[in-house]
Formats: sequence, structure tokens, C-alpha cells
Amino acid sequence: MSEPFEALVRARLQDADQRYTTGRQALVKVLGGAQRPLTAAEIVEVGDLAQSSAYRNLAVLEACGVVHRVSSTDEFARFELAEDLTDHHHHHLICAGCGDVADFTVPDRLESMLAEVAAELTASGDFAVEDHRFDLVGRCRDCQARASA
Amino acid sequence: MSEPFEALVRARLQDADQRYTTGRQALVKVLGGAQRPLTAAEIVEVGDLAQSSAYRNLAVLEACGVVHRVSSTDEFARFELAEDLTDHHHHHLICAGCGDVADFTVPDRLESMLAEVAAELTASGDFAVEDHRFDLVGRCRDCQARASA
DNA sequence: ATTTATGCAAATCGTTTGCAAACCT
DNA sequence: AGGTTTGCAAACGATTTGCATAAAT
Repeated sequence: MSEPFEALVRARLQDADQRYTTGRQALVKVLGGAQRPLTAAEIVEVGDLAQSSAYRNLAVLEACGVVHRVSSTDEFARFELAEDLTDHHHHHLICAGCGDVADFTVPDRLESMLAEVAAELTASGDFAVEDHRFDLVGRCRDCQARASA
Repeated sequence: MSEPFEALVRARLQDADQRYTTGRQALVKVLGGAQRPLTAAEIVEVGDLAQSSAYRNLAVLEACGVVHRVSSTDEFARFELAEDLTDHHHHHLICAGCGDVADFTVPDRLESMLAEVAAELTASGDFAVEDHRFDLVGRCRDCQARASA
């Protein structure tokens, strides 16, 4: 567990007067090892910690800007490391069939345009943009196969 | 209640062997009168129908492609009329403070680019895009004022 | 007449919380 | 020691569901 972002995580927690406990390290490790947002159930299973601790620590990590919450089409919240820790700006493919979420990236010229629109809106004063979501909702390969079966 | 889309709604329900009952008409009317997605609680209050009926009918209307479910940052689902009924393609400004959702539109050249990316992905076969979401998360005017107070 | 929708109250289930024991500094 | 975190079990709350009645065709 010597990921490049470990030090950053520690710093962010310290800034918020929070400890970087074993449980929290486990969460960061699990999320850092996944290449897609995970549900609380998945995290609990792999991370080997109580459900309540998982939720409580995810909340702490979210408040410190370490973890980001992702919503899908199903009833489960999903969690991933904040983008500025992984340095991997991405968007989500959300499967309307199974709820699974996968990461994907878009061309730079599209990102610039998204940023431009956001900047204009913030400049207007009506809405201060903090983040953008560009998600595609559809069917993953598995659910396409399932539908045509 | 003679909105231009009333006939379309009726047709869609009929296609799914569903009745266009008074309760469902009330829901469509309420959603048609709002210029933003509404929570179930808001709908129940204005629409004067039981909560269970509201949820059940929203589910039916959603399955028929009449209503669209929108997720925000809070725990409440929000509902709006499907875009192809209102003929008003738009995106959402999601307030991270109060959870409120407002509609907004983006320049055509951005929409084309979004569509292009979606089409490429679908062509690849890995993911069949059915819909895109471009949402901006931030602070509405009220929550900006509240934060600086 | 028969099928479907309604309202009420109870159940469901992801998530949150109270509390006593274990942990860190 | 003093404050924080943990795990368990109970509570919470938005949404769903069972069932008897009312409405629609």
C-alpha cells in the first residue's frame, strides 16, 4: 500500500483533524485497487470491516475530499477515489440493466467544451459549478447479450 | 389539461395496456406544470393522491416512457416528463447544498459532440448507449448566499 | 361482471445511529 | 487518562407491497 496518493490522503485527513486508521486505509486500498466505483456491499466484503464502519468512514473520507459518491440507476450508492487523487478524470457508463458502473474517458476537445459551458454558468452567478457529470446510460455487454437471448 | 402531449401519453399507455386513470392524469398534469423535476413528496402534496398510488403510477408511467426519473445528491428521487413528450432536451443543475434540480440547455455544438461520443461507443459494441446525462453539480443562488452569510 | 387502480397500513432494505468495548496518542 | 473508532444491534426513512374497497371498461 504505497500508492502515490497515500500521502495525499493522509494530508487531507490531517487537515480535517481526522485519523488515518487501519479501517480507513483498508477502504482507500480497496477503492484504489478497483477500476470502477464499488457498492458498499462490495467494499465491506473485500475490505473486511463492519458495515457500519464502512459507511461511517466513507462519509468521513467523502467529507475530506478523498472519496466520491456515484449514483447509478439502481438503489445502491457507489464509491470511488476522488479524481484529483488518482489524477484520472473520467466519466461513467451506467448500465440500466444491472446498475453496474464502468469508467470511460472522452476526447479533450469535448472536455474543454464542457468546462467552457460550466465556466459561463458560474460567471452568470446563477449557479456556482463545482463538478460536472457526463454519464452515458445504456446496456453493458452482458446485459445486451441477456436482452437478445 | 389539453397539453399538446396528452394524446401521446394516452397512446403510450394504451400500447402498454395501461389505463389513463384520473390519478395518472393528475401526475402528468403536475409534472407538465413544473419546470423542474419534482420529488415524490412534492408531487403527492400538489397532486392530491395517496403516496402509494403516486409511487405506483410513477413506476407505470416510467415503464411506458412517459416519466423520467432523475437522481440528485440527496436521498430523494425526482421525476419529470420524458423529453420526447415535451420536446425539450435539457440537462440538470444539481445543487449540492439543497438537492434541488433545475433545467438548463447547452449549445448545439456541444450536444452534437455528446451524441457523437455516444454513437462511437455504441458502435464499438461494448456499451449500447440509450441516454446521456450531462449534469452540473454546484450551488444554486440561494445556497451560495447561505454559504457566504 | 371482471379486471385494474386506489388508499391505508405494514413490510422492505439500504443506510444511519446508540452504545459499550477496543484503540490510538 | 482522554478522546476517537469500532462492531453489534436497533432505528431510520424513502420506497414498496398486501389487502380490501372503489373505479374503470
